[in-house]
Amino acid sequence: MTVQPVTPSTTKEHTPKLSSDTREKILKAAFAVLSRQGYENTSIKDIAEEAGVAQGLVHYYFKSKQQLVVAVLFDVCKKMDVYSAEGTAGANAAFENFKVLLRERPDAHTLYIQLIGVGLHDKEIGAGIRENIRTERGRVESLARQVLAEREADPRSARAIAGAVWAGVLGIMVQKMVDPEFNADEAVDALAAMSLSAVFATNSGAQASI
Amino acid sequence: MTVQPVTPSTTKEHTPKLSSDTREKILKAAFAVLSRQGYENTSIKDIAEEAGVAQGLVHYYFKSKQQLVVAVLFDVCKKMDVYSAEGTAGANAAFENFKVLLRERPDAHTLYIQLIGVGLHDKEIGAGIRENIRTERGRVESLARQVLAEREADPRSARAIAGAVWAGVLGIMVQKMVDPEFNADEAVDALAAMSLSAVFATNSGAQASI
DNA sequence: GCTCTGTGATTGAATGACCAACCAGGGATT
DNA sequence: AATCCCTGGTTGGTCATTCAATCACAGAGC
Repeated sequence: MTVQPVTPSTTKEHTPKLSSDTREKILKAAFAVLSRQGYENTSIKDIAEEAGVAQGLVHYYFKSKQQLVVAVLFDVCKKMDVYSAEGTAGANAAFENFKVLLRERPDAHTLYIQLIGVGLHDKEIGAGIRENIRTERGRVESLARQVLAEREADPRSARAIAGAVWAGVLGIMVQKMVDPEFNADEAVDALAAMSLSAVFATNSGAQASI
Repeated sequence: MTVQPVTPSTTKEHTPKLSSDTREKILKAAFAVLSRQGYENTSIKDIAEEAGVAQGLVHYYFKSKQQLVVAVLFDVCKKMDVYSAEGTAGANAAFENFKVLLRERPDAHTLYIQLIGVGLHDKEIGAGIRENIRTERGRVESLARQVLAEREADPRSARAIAGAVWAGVLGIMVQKMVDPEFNADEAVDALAAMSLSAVFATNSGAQASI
């Protein structure tokens, strides 16, 4: 997953010239504390302690708590990249990568879901999340388009399919994080099968319901 | 959607015998404020003001903020019921109802998604959300089983399909709330088409990927 | 080599605001 | 008079943010 900085030019994060590994240290600490304790239970003090620096320093590198969280979000998204190849093979590979990610990065997913909720009422975080979700759906759409092309099917349904498939990914993430007993692997397999059979069957749009 | 009270017997919410419309008034106010401002920007004082009662009264009816929120969640879930019929017709009807809900109850969905995030680090709220998600997935599974039976397909894949379909519902909800421009209707239609074609095509489990 | 001086990095305390929960009591109804 | 409903202020604490004051260090002038 990837997200662009919301406003790369206007949002000056007081980037200091030298010794920017302190900034990195604070970012890592923020990620750790946020994913462990949750957004509303995390104070700047907690993050500073985890990073082993003074409280004031956090605000020296990040103008506000929100900007710090947005920077963390930007980091988290990078940890969740899933795409490695193109076409049908790429789609299947992405599903497999997603299964691995679900097992190995629950911390990133926990924080991600958390920030989706927070972003609904926080402008800055919301903008980051929205941008990320659009980007991700776009990638799925691109893959879907390739798969449809391979099968010589109508490419117009790619956008709708991408919406549904990316929704499935998000929803599996949610269910897995909320409920440890949820069988995510079988759900991902089902989603893969569903999406690929739909891509196969559809050649006149996706209004098959009712 | 429905959820059971977490611990119906132990969790005494100081339920007063009479004049319980005040309780209802507080619940409604809490829902309004929570969905408008978000969980971490909502104080008991805000809720009391919205309800037109004194701060102390909120704690008279609800032992803690968490218990109030759980009660609101319980209410929200009732507002999101989607199932009206059985079998394939019931599945299609549920998808249609969901589309209507997406249009008409964004407040409930906003709060629901918000609480999913909060529930990841709050025991009480998390238990409510988990219970709800399991119940919902169970209903989808029941529908899937009926559809599979109608088509004389292997019913063993019902659970996996339900996981993926319910994931799609959750994910569409998320995308719609995060991004007002998201075309939820076409995504729901695609999800419906995908799930029904998968149900049709599958008769030996759901390991079609790779 | 040594001091002086400027600058960015860092500290920890102070500020002002807010909040959940508690409590002491007032008024009504039975 | 006892129980229930309700009030509004208090308490003890936390929070994000600000700020004055150090620190490390590097280059300039001597």
